[in-house]
Amino acid sequence: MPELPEVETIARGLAKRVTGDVIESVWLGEKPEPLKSPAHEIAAAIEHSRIVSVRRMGKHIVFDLERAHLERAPTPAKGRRSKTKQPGPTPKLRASSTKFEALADGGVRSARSESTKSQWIVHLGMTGRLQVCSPKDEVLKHTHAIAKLASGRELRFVDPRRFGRLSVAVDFDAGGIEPLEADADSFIAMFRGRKTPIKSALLNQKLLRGVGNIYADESLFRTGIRPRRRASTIRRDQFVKLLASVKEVLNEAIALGGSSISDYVNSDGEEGFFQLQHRVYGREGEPCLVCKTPIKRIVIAGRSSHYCPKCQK
DNA sequence: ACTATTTCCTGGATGC
DNA sequence: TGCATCCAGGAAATAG
Repeated sequence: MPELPEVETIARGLAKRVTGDVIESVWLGEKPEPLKSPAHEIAAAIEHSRIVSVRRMGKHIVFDLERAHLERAPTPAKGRRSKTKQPGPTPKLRASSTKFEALADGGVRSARSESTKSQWIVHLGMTGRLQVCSPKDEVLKHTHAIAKLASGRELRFVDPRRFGRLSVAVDFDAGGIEPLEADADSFIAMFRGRKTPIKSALLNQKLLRGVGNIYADESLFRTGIRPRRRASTIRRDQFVKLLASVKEVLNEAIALGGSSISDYVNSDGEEGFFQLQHRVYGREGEPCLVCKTPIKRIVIAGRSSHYCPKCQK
């Protein structure tokens, strides 16, 4: 399940491969789709755009786009003058998405469409994958979006469990703070007065963005704090240690290309190796690597949580 | 304003 | 072998 390190790995891989390429057209699958923005808005915002950069924000992948100059004289996609969109010679620049064509030039587009910059936001959810491949490659089951690139390749979004999300934005706000950039004061301030278990607080993307179940458990183990501890009862020095652990765990995982559990494969099709470093996650009943006490598994807010009853207080 | 619980979704694992 | 059931989990929605 892609958390911050996996998404970072994927974003870096994608950046290497598609930066500078142009999205010529996009096909978006049948409903119900994993779309957050309406399909026609997504199509309108990303088609004919150059990928300026690909980066990670929390667990989101952000494609920074800039409208590419069209070689054709009349720029049909910019039909702000509302040419009444008659059934005239519709420029077939969107061969694939017939059903959105009528809408794409309609009144839906706000004045914002003047802007040449936009962002395509992809959240992989549990099982989402972005593959860069040849049009000849078999289209996998559960493929929900295909972007045709000027280079002749395709960028596909595949997501069996449909927890992933696609949307567009102008100035995307992922919420929360980046754990790797957080300083102790802002980190501590987020948890002040919260009675929720520290585990839940770490998972709350509005507070800290990018930490998921695996890395929350691993960070708490390294800090010696039980996942059920109320955030408000944790001392300042423990928070300082916790932040250090969070950064340490995330950085180690990024260095190893992320964890690879069941569904996760990075954009190069290779697996990460951090799962070999998991000290508590998925190790219920196995001996603690420090004290040999069997690792316990409990459920907090519906999430399985692993910890060592002796090492963590 | 917070916090806790439920829901979404499919495939793989498990049990009979 | 086949079929039902459970489980994984991020985040939005809903309930308390």
